Amino acid sequence: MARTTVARRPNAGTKGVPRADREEQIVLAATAVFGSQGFAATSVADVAERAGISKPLIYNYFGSKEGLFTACLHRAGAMLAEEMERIARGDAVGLERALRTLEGIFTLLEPQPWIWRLFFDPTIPRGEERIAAEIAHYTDRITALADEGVREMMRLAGADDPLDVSALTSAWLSVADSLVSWWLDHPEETPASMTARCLRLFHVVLGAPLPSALTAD
Amino acid sequence: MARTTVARRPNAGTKGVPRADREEQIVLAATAVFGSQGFAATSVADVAERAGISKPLIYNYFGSKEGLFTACLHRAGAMLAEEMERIARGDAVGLERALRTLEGIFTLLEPQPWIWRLFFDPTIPRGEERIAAEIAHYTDRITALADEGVREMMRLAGADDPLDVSALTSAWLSVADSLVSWWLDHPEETPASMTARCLRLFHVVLGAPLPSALTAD
DNA sequence: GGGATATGACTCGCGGGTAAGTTACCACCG
DNA sequence: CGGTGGTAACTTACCCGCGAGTCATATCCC
Repeated sequence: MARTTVARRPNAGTKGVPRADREEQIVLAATAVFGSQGFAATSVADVAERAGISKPLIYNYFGSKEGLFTACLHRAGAMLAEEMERIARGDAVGLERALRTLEGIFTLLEPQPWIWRLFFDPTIPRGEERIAAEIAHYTDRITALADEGVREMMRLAGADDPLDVSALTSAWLSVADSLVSWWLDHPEETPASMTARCLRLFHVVLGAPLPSALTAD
Repeated sequence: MARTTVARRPNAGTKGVPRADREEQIVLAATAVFGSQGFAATSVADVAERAGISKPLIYNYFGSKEGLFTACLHRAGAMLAEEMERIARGDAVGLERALRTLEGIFTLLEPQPWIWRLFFDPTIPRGEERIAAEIAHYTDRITALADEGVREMMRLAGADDPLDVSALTSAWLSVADSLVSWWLDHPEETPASMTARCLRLFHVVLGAPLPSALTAD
């Protein structure tokens, strides 16, 4: 009867999963929950349950809810920025570049479409310096690419008002966002069919035939 | 010294503000806070403080946080839907109608630009039936108008795929959203200057001169 | 007095965060 | 080869503050 002071903990103990693997698994689960519900509406216990582990393990590895979110931002931002920079380094310009960028985004986001949402979450508490810095870093990189494309397009059209460029860049990023959202509501679409649909929509909106380069894959 | 059982409550009692006035004042404050911080990140005490009254009065008038939010949705949705339906009843079509709609939105949102956000808040807990119904009602009305305009435009361009219409409607609404957001970051802009900017941007994106009717006010 | 307007001071659950302990594995010693 | 200590991987059970929601009361005016 001396054992009464020692609680039984049948599920405790290591399961042999290396820290790096477990961290990735947790970040994946957290990204999904944060991305679909928003930061404030997500509890760490939710993430733990979805990841199939317990809450303290998350705190052991990430320190805090903010630390976990920052890790999600880091992963998602790096993926997005690198893909878009890779496309920007290609030789596509103007609308072809826009379409190629959308294609890249769709392909990248197919397995986990919520990624995008992390960077536009209004429920992140202000004054969280680490989070704000991480978001700024990646949105700056992505916005710089979009801005460059928009500025080139406007220059060709004879317009160069900096505020106009800024507003149109914002609108363009939002279009990309909305198309991803629309895709979320139509899960039967593939990256290829989404890209084809965007090609048709460009055609309609621009009211003129597109360069033939766009129709070839 | 028998008064020790009776707490002093110097600020209690009526201030002579009729319920209807007070309710409107509270809804205004709540809309601002909900719209800028999101539902989950907003506390009822925040709203009370901003409205200059106490928390129990909110519960007395609106019953719950969800009831308060529903009242905000009701007010904002009615304003937006009625304004857009008023414009739709006019004789503008195609791009002119689009620009007139944006103009109406900008004018309507100038005093309280957060209104728009209430309808795209991912932090609203699922399973809140009253909120979901209220949002669905107004977004359906607004989406129906946008869908009608987009369908007409696509028909003229020889396209009529229903899913294409759906996706383009989503993109168009998102463009309106992003322009409002951009405006939030550039508070020196007026509704008129925003409308003029949109006209220029339409011109650039469409790559062709606009109908002269658009340039006249 | 009584109804409408109003509030200070509570309760209570939820969620961020922690303390302390448990189990598995491995390196090393004999 | 068996013990043995160290460490990494994990959990249960808890603390505690914050915020939703309530109660009892206070003030005003007719």
